[in-house]
Amino acid sequence: MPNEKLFDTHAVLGKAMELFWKKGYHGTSINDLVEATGLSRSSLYATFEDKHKLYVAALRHYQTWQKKGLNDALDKQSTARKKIEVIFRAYLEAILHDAYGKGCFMVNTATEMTNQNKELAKIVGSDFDGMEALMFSLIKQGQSEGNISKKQKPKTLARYLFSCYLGLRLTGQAKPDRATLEDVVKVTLSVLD
Amino acid sequence: MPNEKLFDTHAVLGKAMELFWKKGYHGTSINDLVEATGLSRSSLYATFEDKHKLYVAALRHYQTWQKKGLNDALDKQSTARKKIEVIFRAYLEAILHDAYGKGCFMVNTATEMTNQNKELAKIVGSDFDGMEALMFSLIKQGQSEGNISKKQKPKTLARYLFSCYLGLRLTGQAKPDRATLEDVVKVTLSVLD
DNA sequence: AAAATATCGGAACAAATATTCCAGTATTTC
DNA sequence: GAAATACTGGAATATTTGTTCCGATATTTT
Repeated sequence: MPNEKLFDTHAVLGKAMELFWKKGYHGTSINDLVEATGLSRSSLYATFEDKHKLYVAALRHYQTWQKKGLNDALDKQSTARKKIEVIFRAYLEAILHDAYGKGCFMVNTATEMTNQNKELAKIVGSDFDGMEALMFSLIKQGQSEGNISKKQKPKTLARYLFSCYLGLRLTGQAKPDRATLEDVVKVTLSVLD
Repeated sequence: MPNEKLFDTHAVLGKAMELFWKKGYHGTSINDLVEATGLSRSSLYATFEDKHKLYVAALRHYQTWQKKGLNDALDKQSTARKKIEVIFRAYLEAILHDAYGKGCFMVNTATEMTNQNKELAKIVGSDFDGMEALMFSLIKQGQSEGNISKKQKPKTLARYLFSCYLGLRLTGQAKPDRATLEDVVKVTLSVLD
């Protein structure tokens, strides 16, 4: 057998993710990617085929990475109510540690690409649907556990919470200020009482 | 005096706005702009200097246009509470009539450009601040009119409402579905009770 | 040790990019 | 009606874009 891969595909994908995340699809050139990853053009193309496929791979990388982080955090919580709170609190902390104001890669993709590219629209759509579905099941569970008000239907609350979640992501990019974000989360969750 | 301008600057700005709004800064080429506006390259550059300045002009055009539309709608309302409701309802309707899924030009600029370009960050920031300030004053007024709960401080509520407003804009782009958006607005505003 | 082979790096390419330039045009003022 | 003038259109330019190609590299198997 010939040469093994001399680079770590996983790490390269991480670098590409970071760049696309920070500068967007059209704002990132192959040259940027070559510089950031340390790979040559040909290696990038041999591994990922073209720019669009690399973007998709980077976005998927982001998705699984985020999902894993979230699940780890949720597993530590006992009640559904607490899990919902952690979803918001975890993102709040993430925002405040985002040095470059990159925001959320999924949201960035949604605003830049989804009205132009169906494949990306599908990925973003299913990610968003998955998040709303998670909230739906947590709300149902919380309502039967007695920690969440039954004034609204679970579906209604899930749609609301998810929309607020997206709002938090944008607010965090526009105004990464703890006091502001804490206020937002506090009032958002007060609906569950 | 020589030739008068043969084109309507205002209309050209409208076309440019539409394009940047739909395809973003990096996704829109000068060629696209030439085609859409019907002007030639040189006329575009003579009038707007360069792509970046044209984008800024288009964004400002959007801002004043939106502001005017909103103010007209608000003037028809008697109470502050109703004005707040109209802010949300008007945007809900706007989303459902947005054929191209363009979303909100300010939000798009926020996610694509603000972490790369300070001038645009300033424009978006002041627009967002203005919106939050409007909500703040409406909330204060509503609380003294007795239509809005005094459980939360006006500042807190304003931050919350504005974040929800951004969330609605994103949700609307990702899922332009009336039932979903109605649910979101309903629960969002229930906090005011 | 040598052949085999998949990967690598950088040069090369065509297309698209933002921007500039200049000759022509049309209207206003004298 | 003629000169002046500001604007217009399209060709031209230099740069950057995404992508391809090929000789060189390095390691595994024989």
